Amino acid sequence: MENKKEIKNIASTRSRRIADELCRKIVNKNYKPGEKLPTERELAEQFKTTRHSIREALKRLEALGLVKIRQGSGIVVQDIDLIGGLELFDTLIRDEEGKVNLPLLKDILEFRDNMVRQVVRLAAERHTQEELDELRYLFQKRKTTLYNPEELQKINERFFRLFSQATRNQIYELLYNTMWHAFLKINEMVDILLIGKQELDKLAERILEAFEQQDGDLAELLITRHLETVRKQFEMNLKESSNDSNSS
Amino acid sequence: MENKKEIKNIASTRSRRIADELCRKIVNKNYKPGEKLPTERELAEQFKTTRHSIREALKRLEALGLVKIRQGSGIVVQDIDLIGGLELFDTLIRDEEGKVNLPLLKDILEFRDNMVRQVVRLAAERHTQEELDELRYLFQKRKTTLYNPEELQKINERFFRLFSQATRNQIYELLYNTMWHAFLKINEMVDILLIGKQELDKLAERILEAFEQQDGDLAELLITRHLETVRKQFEMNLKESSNDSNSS
DNA sequence: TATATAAATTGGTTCAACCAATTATAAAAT
DNA sequence: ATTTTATAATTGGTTGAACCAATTTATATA
Repeated sequence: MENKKEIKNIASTRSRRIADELCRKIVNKNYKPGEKLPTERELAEQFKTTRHSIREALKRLEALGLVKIRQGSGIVVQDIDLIGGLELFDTLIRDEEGKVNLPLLKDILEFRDNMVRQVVRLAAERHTQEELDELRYLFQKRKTTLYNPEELQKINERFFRLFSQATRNQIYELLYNTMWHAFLKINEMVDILLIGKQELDKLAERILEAFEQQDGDLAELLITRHLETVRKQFEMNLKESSNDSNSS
Repeated sequence: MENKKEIKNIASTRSRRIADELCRKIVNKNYKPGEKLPTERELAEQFKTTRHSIREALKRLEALGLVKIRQGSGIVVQDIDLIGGLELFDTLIRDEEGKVNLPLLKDILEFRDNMVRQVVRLAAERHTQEELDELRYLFQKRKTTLYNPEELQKINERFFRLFSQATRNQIYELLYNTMWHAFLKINEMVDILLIGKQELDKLAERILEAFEQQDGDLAELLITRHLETVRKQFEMNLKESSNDSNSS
């Protein structure tokens, strides 16, 4: 396995770099919840820049919910445990050196599995005819597309979008998109999207049947089996790769 | 019902307002994915302000993943269907006039229900003794705390945190926090956190039993019942309040 | 036609003030 | 002595102009 991908960590602009650094400090509790950040003027001095760059960085943090800024009062660090949402995923999934956060990865997979089950159930019950047709087409394409990572990734993405769309629930769409994004990020470090291809191909017919009959429970059951095999395979892969990079 | 809460829509600062407006335009596809936004200088003219305010607004959008900014090139709108995540909830839940987005609200409740079921199941299986004790204490406190909204809201929040914490899964914690945040926002417009109090109080004993036996399936079943009654009540409340404010 | 160069465009940064909300302080009233 | 009120200091918000740096576009050259 010679596929350790490159890591672009060159946060290009000043405000990006500053936001990144402050973000880490907040996540790592160097700045604690409830505390105030130094004033903009002080931060500008610390980072040897102007208030504007600081301010732009702070706007980023505010958009993420990490701080609250009030004129005249100051910049208050929010409690990430209380307020932090999934948008911090990008920051948390890797440490400063770019290494994968394995416990978090495991959590993600558990969450993913549960989420996929629900999405598939809802999709099976609510899909349109057009979506079913596309699903059938995609399963077919999957079978014929043997181990071509690029192509499989594209197909996977269409699966993701198709299922989430078929739930007829905007929240699942948004969340599923977030997850897909997360997976791409993870996939830069560990190959995750290509696992369990064969099993899914075998299940395809039966899943399609479940969709045709709009039998959500059956669809959920089928996909659950697939997810179990995927998880097992993935955990095995992890053990292998952890043997490689165990040089702390 | 004299409890129509005040709506603070006075996004206090200029960059906040601008970011809000641009965000809506992107979400509503007034600016389409792949398109470029006007240049900072043009936006500054349109909004009758300086580049600085525009820039601060753009940093917010970039932090949310709505746009990508590249020096010399411009500001490219990202495909929200692909990239947009739950962090857009705050923007989507209300329209420009501050009215609730009812279809989205319904989606949220469906999502919430499924999420709660999973969280309760996991929590029942993985909680610590201390968490069980606090849960028991909280149920007790809930019963004795009659209709005191403020107090009940605090208790509800502790329930939220307790359950999410007991899942032993950081993703559920993060997501649950996001959802709690969302609920508070919704609760500013529609009372949602106080619904179904009695039913839950009745179920308390049995839920605690399920937790004691670490029976996730039973806990999920019990909470599912509760959620159903809550949803029914909530939908009735909605019909009432929609009769009030039907004067467009 | 292809390539190299120059110019225009566009976001990034800096400087220097000043405005407005909040907080801290001091004075005045009770 | 406590509360209230007025004042000053602090802190984020905004403005304007100028310049830097990456990118794109237009132009000249081979």
